[in-house]
Amino acid sequence: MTLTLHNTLTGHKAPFVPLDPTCITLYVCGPTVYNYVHIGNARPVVAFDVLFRLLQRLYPKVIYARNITDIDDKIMKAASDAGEPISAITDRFSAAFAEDMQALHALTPTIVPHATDHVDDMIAMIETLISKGHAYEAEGHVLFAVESMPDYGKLSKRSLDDMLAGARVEVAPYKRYAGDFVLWKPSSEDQPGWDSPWGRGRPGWHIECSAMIGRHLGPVIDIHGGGQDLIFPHHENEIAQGCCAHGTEYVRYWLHNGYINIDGEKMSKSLGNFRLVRELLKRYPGEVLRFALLTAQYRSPLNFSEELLEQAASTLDSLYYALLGRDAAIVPEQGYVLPDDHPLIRALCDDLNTPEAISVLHRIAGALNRAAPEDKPRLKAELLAAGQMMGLLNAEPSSWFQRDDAGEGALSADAIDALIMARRDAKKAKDFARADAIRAELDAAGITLEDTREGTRWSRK
RNA sequence: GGCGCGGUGGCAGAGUGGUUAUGCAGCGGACUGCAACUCCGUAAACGCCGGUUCGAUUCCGACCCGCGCCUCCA
Repeated sequence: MTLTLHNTLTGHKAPFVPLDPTCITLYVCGPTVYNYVHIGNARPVVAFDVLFRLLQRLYPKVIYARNITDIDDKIMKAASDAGEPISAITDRFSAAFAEDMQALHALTPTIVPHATDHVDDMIAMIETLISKGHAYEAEGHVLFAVESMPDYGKLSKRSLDDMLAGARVEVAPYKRYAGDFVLWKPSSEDQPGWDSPWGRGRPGWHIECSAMIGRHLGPVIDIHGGGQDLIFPHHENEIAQGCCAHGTEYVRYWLHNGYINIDGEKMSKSLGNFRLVRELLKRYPGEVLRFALLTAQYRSPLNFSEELLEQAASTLDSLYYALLGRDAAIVPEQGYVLPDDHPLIRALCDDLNTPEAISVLHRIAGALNRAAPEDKPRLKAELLAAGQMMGLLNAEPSSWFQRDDAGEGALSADAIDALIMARRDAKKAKDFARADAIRAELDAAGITLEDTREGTRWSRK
């Protein structure tokens, strides 16, 4: 099965041809850890987690790196506001990020490099850039000279003139050219800093990714992903650094996910209209959030709303119902593996067409619901395997419906079981009025009952 | 101003030069003591105007509307 990916560099979809088919390299920009992450930050994590799973299915080895940016002026401000060292802030929020992403069923990347562990690599890369004439020192800063790179702007498809025409920032006086960007900047005594050939200072925004990619994945990698807002300047500048330092290509396929919108507007920290993953997790299982993120293809904008989450929840319920079975529990066939040309793999191979993949899940679930008993084990195994490719259907079906997320004042499982026994006795005695009263009582408490041949099942609404 | 993306049924969201996904919600039916789940059936869409074509939601052009980026941002 050929994987096809939309490459921002070329602007169209093309078959994925790896540098080395025995080992795929994937890098995704991770968070700057000074706050809890919002659902918009989670989108690339989930989208590229699906890509990671798919690549692992298609190739023998995949090295996936997702960084933690733990030095940055925003972190410094947060630390200063809280009266704590930056490490207290970055430790807390990188741990929170890991927890949140685990709750979304994102696999842990092969490597999670931290910027502050790679300052030496960054300094070495900056020295290389200076020695090759692509960077210069000025007033304690080191700047990348964009004019030294003929095809600068090829990712964002902008010429230098266009960029400067629309510039809305003041140009620092020490820049030779207005478009030059910072590789290294000086730190004052009270600011975090590292010794360098240019004095005590700290790295600029873009150099960490280039340095960590060089260190862990090599000078040229297969795939680099991130949000669309990183195309310029972040990824454009990464290309400049990587290509000029190594004298090679830097990234072969650039993938960018679309934004999450709230009421038609981009969700962002600066607009203040964000929804924290941590808050959403108090109200919805992580799998519901994950499913909601996968309902749109990753490059499309995704409008985020309560309705979207409710739809995701009820759709997952129906898939889990299929796994649960109507009567006898279904034991999935052991050792089932999705074939290479399975519709789900075909859908994901088409630039991660997750909506199409979800429709495949529905087709399998429908077949499972209709199937004769002897066919059910294979179909259940197929549905589970298909779900796993997308990081979905991770829960045991019965626990999915009986999950204890109802909060304070909710009925305990024991209390529910006692009422179900009472109702069973009433039904045996043909006292349907009493049976219905118990159903109504449980319904008011948010519990739905279902009578099956195997007995009564309950689930929380 | 420059560059780019998009407008699909009540909602979400794929896709296609003709037979027009999928899900949620709706409607009818089967099943059920009643329900729920499930199954069967059903209705409903391609921003506007031209062009190409036997045929356009799909290709081309103009227009309208919305959104994004242009050194904080997933």
